[in-house]
Amino acid sequence: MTIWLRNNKHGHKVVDDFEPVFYLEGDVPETLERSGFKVRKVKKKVAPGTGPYRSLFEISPGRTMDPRSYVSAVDFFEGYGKREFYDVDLMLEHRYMVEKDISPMTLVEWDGGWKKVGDRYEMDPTLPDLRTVELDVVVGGRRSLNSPMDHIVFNDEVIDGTEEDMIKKLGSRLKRYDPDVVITQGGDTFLLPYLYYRSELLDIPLVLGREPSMHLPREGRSHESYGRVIYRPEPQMLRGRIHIDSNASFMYSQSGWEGLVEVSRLANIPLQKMARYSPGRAVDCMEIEHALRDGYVIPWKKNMVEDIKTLDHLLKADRGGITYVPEVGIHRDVVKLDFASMYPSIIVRYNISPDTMGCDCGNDRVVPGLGYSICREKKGLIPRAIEPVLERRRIYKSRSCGNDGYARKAQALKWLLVTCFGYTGYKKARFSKIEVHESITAYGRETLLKAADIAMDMGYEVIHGIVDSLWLKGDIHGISELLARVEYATGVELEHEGTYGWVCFSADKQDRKIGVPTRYFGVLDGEPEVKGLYLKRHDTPPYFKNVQREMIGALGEKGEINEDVFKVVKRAMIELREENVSYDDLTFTKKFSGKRGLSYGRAAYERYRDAGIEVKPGQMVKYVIKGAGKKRAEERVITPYDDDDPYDRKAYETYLFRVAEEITSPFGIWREDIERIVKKVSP
DNA sequence: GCAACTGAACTACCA
DNA sequence: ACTGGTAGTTCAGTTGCG
Repeated sequence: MTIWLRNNKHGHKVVDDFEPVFYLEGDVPETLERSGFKVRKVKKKVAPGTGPYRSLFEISPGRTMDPRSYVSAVDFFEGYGKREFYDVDLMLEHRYMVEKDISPMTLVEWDGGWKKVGDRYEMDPTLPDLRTVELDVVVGGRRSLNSPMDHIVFNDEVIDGTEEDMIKKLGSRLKRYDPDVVITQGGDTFLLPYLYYRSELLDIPLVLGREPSMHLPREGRSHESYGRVIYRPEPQMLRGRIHIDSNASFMYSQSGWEGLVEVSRLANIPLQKMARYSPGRAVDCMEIEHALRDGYVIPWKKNMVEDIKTLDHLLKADRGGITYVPEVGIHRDVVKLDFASMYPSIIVRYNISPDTMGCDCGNDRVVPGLGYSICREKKGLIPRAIEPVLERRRIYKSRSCGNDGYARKAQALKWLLVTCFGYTGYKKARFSKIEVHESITAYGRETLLKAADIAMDMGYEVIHGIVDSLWLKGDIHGISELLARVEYATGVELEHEGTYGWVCFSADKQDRKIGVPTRYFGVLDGEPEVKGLYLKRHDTPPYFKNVQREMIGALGEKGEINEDVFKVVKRAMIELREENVSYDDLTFTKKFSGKRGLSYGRAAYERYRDAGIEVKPGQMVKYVIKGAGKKRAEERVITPYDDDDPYDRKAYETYLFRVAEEITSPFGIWREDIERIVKKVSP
């Protein structure tokens, strides 16, 4: 195992032996006898902690190796599923740190063995004074390996000259400045592979880490989850330095450096890896660590199966949160209330966990409507993993004053908490159990309903509600009492998030009488707030986002429909007709899933391919509509690799009215009305 | 033969 | 490689009509 340490000045490399053991249940396979592994009989309990002790074989390979490689071979040669394996598919670095009781970005001493100095749970840890470089490479022409380099940006310095000079200078800057962290935008997908490629082409050695690493040019991968295709680029990891590609890092882009460090320490995942992991992976590691520390072994793959259920039960149980359908229109002086971390609080309060589910200890609680019994005595694995996260988040939130490091840490923990709930219902998750997920949502529905009941009892009108939020109209002075009553009744803290001067719910496009719960806009505590509109969708062309923004702006502080709102539409219509809008402003950016069907995305994909650009499923494509309804890709769309032919003015005009209607529908003004009104107003 | 309808596929957002 | 709930768009296939 290689570990990089940082003292006050420099980075240091430490290499330590690590011989991870693993376990198997069943007969000892023949190949094991010949491999020289040491085998001994042990008794262990299996995570998540249900069931009795089991007799297992503990296998010590006697060297650093990933047990996965051995176990897959056994499965392959001696038949699948004949034996159960444990502690096989754990991240080696994670296991190492758990066993040695150390964690990333935490003070430690090394003298051939580890001595813990810092406390990873400290709220304000002292971090080493790390040197960071923001690196960018600008290419002449399109972003392709064959395009020559134009210049390099190294923090604030521009490095230019011949390509040879630039690569040499980059190398010497790295040596002199000796950064610990390298931050890029698109380093995984393009910048680093490009730099390596150009340096090899010119035969100039380039080392970006503190020591050279392998960098085979490999393609990223596309995979599918719940019908969504996700593209993951090949990670470009450095040795002795931390490369963060902000484009490829959910955690870094959501919660910044502080958030990333916080999660890395809590979940015991090396920072450079955590930068590329999803919050789900962090949750997985946290739960695994709890189980390991309790002495459990972790099953290889998931082998928990749902009990067979009736259809009637599924209709009752397999449901999510509650949604009230709001009335279309504008509402004034509306109070917005939110439960603070509702699902995680419920998990802790009711001790919901795979190892407490279906308990028959006598002291258990029955889930209303579902009939599952949950243990009250022994605290479950998931509540134990979540509780400290909830507590930390609460503290960070109270210490934060706006957009600071505390806010970013709180934000990171929020993602862990949200994901932790989702993970309990995730089919492929290690400790998922559908009954756990069902119970959490059942208590969640009960919690929101209770809150709405109490509010109505106190004379409030419920305008809208969804999962853990309530929109109310009524006496503002009674709110603090309402909050107290609800918290007393449900055990979950309800917060007053703010008050809308006005808030509009847009109409369903199929049925204009119905409001859409997830599309609204208004002014919350003097600040504009928008949810779910075209303006919030990343696939909407910038031009139309701006149209909506201006329309909402024209409604003003009071939220009154007026001629200015329609002037915005009129101006846009004229600009579109006169082709006065740039291609960038009209560009749709959509995910290309690789699925069949001749959608615009598919057409764009074909144009990219014709231009020699390979788009993999899950990546984004950009296009402008050239001819709606046309079958052939080159007649249908214009991509950044095509000539600037005229766009489809008719299609964009139709789109304009759709976009505008979302803003005017709360006022009872529909597409055909807008078309009529726009004819009359002067621009 | 074509318009109108329908359902599946697809993409995206909200909590 | 987190969930369920939901909207909106496109497209292929079916139905209805003359």
